[in-house]
Amino acid sequence: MSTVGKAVSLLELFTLHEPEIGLSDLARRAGLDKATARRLLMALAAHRLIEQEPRSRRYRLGAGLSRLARIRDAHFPFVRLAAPVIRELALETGETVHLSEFSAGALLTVHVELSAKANRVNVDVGQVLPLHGTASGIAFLAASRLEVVSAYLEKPLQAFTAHTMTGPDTLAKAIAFAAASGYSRSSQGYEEGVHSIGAAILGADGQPIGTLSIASPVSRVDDKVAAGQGEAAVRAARLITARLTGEA
Amino acid sequence: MSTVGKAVSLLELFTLHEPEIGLSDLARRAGLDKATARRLLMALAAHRLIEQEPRSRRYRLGAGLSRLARIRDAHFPFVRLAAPVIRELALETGETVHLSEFSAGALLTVHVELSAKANRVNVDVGQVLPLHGTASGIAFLAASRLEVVSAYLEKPLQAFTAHTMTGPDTLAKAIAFAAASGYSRSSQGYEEGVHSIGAAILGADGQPIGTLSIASPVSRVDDKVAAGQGEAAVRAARLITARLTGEA
DNA sequence: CCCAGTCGGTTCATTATTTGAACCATTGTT
DNA sequence: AACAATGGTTCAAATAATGAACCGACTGGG
Repeated sequence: MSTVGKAVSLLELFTLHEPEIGLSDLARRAGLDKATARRLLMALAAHRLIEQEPRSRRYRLGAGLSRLARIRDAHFPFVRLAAPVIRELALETGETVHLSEFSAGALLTVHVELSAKANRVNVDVGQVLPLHGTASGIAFLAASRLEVVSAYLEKPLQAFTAHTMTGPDTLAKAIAFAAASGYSRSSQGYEEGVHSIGAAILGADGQPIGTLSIASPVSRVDDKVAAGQGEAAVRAARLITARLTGEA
Repeated sequence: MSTVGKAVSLLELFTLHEPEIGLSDLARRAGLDKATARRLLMALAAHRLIEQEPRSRRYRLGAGLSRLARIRDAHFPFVRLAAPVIRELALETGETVHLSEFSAGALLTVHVELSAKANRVNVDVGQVLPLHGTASGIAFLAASRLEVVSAYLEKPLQAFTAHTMTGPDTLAKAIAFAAASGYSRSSQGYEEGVHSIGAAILGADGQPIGTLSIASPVSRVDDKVAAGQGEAAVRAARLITARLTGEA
């Protein structure tokens, strides 16, 4: 791997649940020598992509990342443009709706509008969703180029619940449904008791860049409700796509 | 410079005003060979820190940055905690108030609450402020360790207006005032017609991490008003510092 | 109170990666 | 059609990255 790749992989060790990590730990997990890890960290710190807490001497992500992300978000306002549509969809359906952006082989939850109901699905911003096993993921795959899909399906797929689809055939069927109807449906594939409808959001080049998803308690959804949510999801996703590509 | 440093310096070429840049241009500005620049860009793209627009083949900052920034912001919620205080201060003073975070030798504007008045100072999020010549910068220097200050003052300082303080003595005096009173004052040092009061926000280690600043048209400020704004700024900055360090 | 096992950090001879001039193929411009 | 950009590629030469061994400091047992 390139030196740069190693440095970035250090950054990627930090998560929402573990935002500060010590040197030895970082080196171990990245599979690097301590000396190497430290040199890379110092290079990153010089540009404020990494900061070191002076007391504990542990490392954390730096302000430079916030700065760069702000520049990107100003130019590519995915969340900013999509948020109002997501909110509207949440009000219309009365269910929790969340927005995800594709990044590094998975979907990253970047915005959530919670249902007003007491019995609702809770989703956290920052949560990473696999492409299989979630409605969002299936919708994303259905909008992706065939080679991307087959590359993804070749790897062994983790089962998250007893309902997770892991077989290539089952998944191919779900993807075909999503490609035909514009939306995907997943019942308890990622979390027990959660039903989801997903739809893909496309970039200017027609490739999918993210998804939106309506998440309800399974008890509240039958086929008819799902079909209604599906149509609403497709409409919202198309609206966001249009706004992103400057067509509205 | 390390390879990693070169890669990050490529990222730093993107700005709010120029969010997409071509390969040759990037290489030229970073002082790198085209082949080198491309290899670095590819390494960054593999981790989604860079994306390439398929049509124009130009490069832009990638979604991975948004993801990392979100992780950081969740753990180190500078803007999230400070924003309500900034808003309160803007309402109290009736002037534009902005929040800056220190990054890479300068202050980066990360949040703005505009004055409700018709004649007001407008500030853009993302704007980079020098440490000399702005009230924020002086307040930051006054809270910094002596060695940091002298290192900064050694370099030649750019004058932005006829009023910009560039002499070491003048600056030392302004810094001394800020250190004693807790707030700094600058009249038209960065932009004509703008009067600013600044105060530093400290991290858990006592070192300054950012500033807030009250910006008014010069016509609306005399010594008495400035003193009042100064007190309010210090109070707000201390409140943010306390919240950041978990003391409230 | 000492020892073993951490930790963060440093050194320097060895090694592997990065580098860049020259080279295409394409795409506008004049 | 000639020209001057662009993005992208190649491979021997040069440079930067590497990691085992080493500090000193700290921590938690026994």
